[in-house]
Amino acid sequence: MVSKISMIEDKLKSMGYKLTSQRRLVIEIFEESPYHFTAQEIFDRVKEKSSNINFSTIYRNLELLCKLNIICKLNISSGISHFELMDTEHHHHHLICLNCGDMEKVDICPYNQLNKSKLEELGFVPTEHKFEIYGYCKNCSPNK
Amino acid sequence: MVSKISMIEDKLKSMGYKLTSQRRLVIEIFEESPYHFTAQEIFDRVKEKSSNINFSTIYRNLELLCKLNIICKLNISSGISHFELMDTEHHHHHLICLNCGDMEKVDICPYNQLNKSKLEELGFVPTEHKFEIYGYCKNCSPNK
DNA sequence: TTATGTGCAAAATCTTTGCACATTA
DNA sequence: TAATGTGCAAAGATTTTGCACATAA
Repeated sequence: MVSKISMIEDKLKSMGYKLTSQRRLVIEIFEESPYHFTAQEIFDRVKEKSSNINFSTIYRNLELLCKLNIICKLNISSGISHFELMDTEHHHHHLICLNCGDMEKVDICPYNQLNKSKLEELGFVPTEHKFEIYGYCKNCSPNK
Repeated sequence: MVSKISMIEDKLKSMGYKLTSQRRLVIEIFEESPYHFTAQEIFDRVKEKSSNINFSTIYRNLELLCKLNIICKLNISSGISHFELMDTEHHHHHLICLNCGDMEKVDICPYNQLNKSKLEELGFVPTEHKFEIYGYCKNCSPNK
């Protein structure tokens, strides 16, 4: 019945979490697209698949997937949380258009070149980072 | 009566905005501390000064100050907006502790060293950026 | 069977808005 | 006085939670 058991589903199972149809639907949406979604967008996409799901189920599953480092939460100016697949192979950040709100992935990252001496000095142990560039995308650029 | 008219207040005046007591209280809080505040924290601090203020007034003023680039909005994982004085002299970013939630300012910035060719390629015109390092602060570090 | 997950409804949080009244310039 | 700002109350939006029922393993 299930043609493709994804690595994510295997991971959940192996950690003792159940594979419900709702949970599978949420995971499918992330797997189908390398993009990021709000809880609302996930809700809508599940509906499109003519399946039903409850908002609390979505939030509870997003929380679980975040906790397991399968997805991560992006916090952008709008105040609405966006979630996207944790992509350990293609580390990236985002360009965010101040006009149209579009968020484009870019595979640039300043972290490795960063001088970490300040962190050591402060006794701060880094585990992750976020880098966002705000501005105007190709379509919204004023000098276009 | 007003002993120190700040540059911010001058700026507002010169742009045709009125200097109300509520607005002055909000600005004072930012001027008194190089730290960041939530709307709630600003509300509490104004109350401490035994002055009254309404939440909508706070939000409306924060919006205005953001628009005028006097303060800026920080978006962190919690989902609550934090605001801090725009500090053009001391550009900085934040270290955010995943345990206690503390946000520490650091004067490191990877932006200038960043190779911008990718942005040009994409036709993206950058205007600002955010860089946050998550991890564990000195007090919460596991290897302490 | 039993631990885990879901749906539902309600609440909690944070933020925004309309409108009448108040205040600054 | 005229434009701008505030308070109030209500609504919006997003997210969380308690509890009974449902389901995967």
